[in-house]
Amino acid sequence: MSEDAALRLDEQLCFKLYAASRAVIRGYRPMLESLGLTYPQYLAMLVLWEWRDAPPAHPTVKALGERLALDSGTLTPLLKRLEHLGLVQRQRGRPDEREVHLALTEAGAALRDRVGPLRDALMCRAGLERGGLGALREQLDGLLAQLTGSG
Amino acid sequence: MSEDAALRLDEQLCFKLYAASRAVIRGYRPMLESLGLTYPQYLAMLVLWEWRDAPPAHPTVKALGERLALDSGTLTPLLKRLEHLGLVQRQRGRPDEREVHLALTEAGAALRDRVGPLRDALMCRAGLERGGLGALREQLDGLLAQLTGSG
DNA sequence: GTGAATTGAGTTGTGTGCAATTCAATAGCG
DNA sequence: CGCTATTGAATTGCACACAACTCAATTCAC
Repeated sequence: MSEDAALRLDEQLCFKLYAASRAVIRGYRPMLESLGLTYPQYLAMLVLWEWRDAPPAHPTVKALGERLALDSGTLTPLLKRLEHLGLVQRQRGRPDEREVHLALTEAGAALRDRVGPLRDALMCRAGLERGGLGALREQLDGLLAQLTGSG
Repeated sequence: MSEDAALRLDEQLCFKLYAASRAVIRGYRPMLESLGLTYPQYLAMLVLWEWRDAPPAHPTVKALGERLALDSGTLTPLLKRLEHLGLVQRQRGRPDEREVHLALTEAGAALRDRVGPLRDALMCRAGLERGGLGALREQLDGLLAQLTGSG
């Protein structure tokens, strides 16, 4: 492949990823608006809902940050907004007071039941519910492993 | 698939896309820092470099926005930064003074020569240069078509 | 035990994304 | 021609991302 061709935008996997990611987020927006959440807030809630069933030893900001690959600079204000919405409780850890432990409120736990139907509608609209999407997931897994492992 | 499983974060294609996209951008960062560009600025430059060879009828903010799926709210300040860096010229269109036409400066055009080697290094590090990534690209194409077509 | 290094959140500053709005310029229509 | 609708940028406001930094709490080395 020539140098010029290699630099063409359409050839750039990076741009496709970036564009596809933003397109998916745009697709989620109407559904999330009806829940009063932004997309990163929704991802944080997904993790907290998972943790309701199998909580880690320390459900802290750090643990959430590792799960989402986001740092405290992003998560602290985001979690304060979720707290302000009455969905999440933040509490200083004991005995380690550096940690902030996260827990769902009743409203936060209840919100999960409203997500399923909306998500199905979106997946259906995006044509994602069946077929070759498993392969895409696996390739993204591989890409992530490459980038976080060797990068 | 059960409802709970469907909501598991790992199953969410949306999260994988989001995480992979950010990981790729993180990977590009050191290379782009040496060029003095952010990632969206780099994408804009890619388009302008392409247009140097085959410019559209109107290389305007609108045309760039359609190429990158970004609106003027994002592009106007971004392009002002590129102008301030001396890489891009912005000029009100004639005869239509609503349009803003974009052109590379000499420095902006010259910057392209510094990208190739750096990009190769990154692609290599990410294991992206050959092999099964074409399939990933195609699947992202399909996903984008689904989301922008029917969404 | 005590001082140095580390760790977990939080803060600050810059640069996106994107909805909503504004505004001037142009196009469309009778 | 005059009037309205549309269009292209720009602006505003909010919420991320993320680097760099601060600070208090804890851990480690000796």
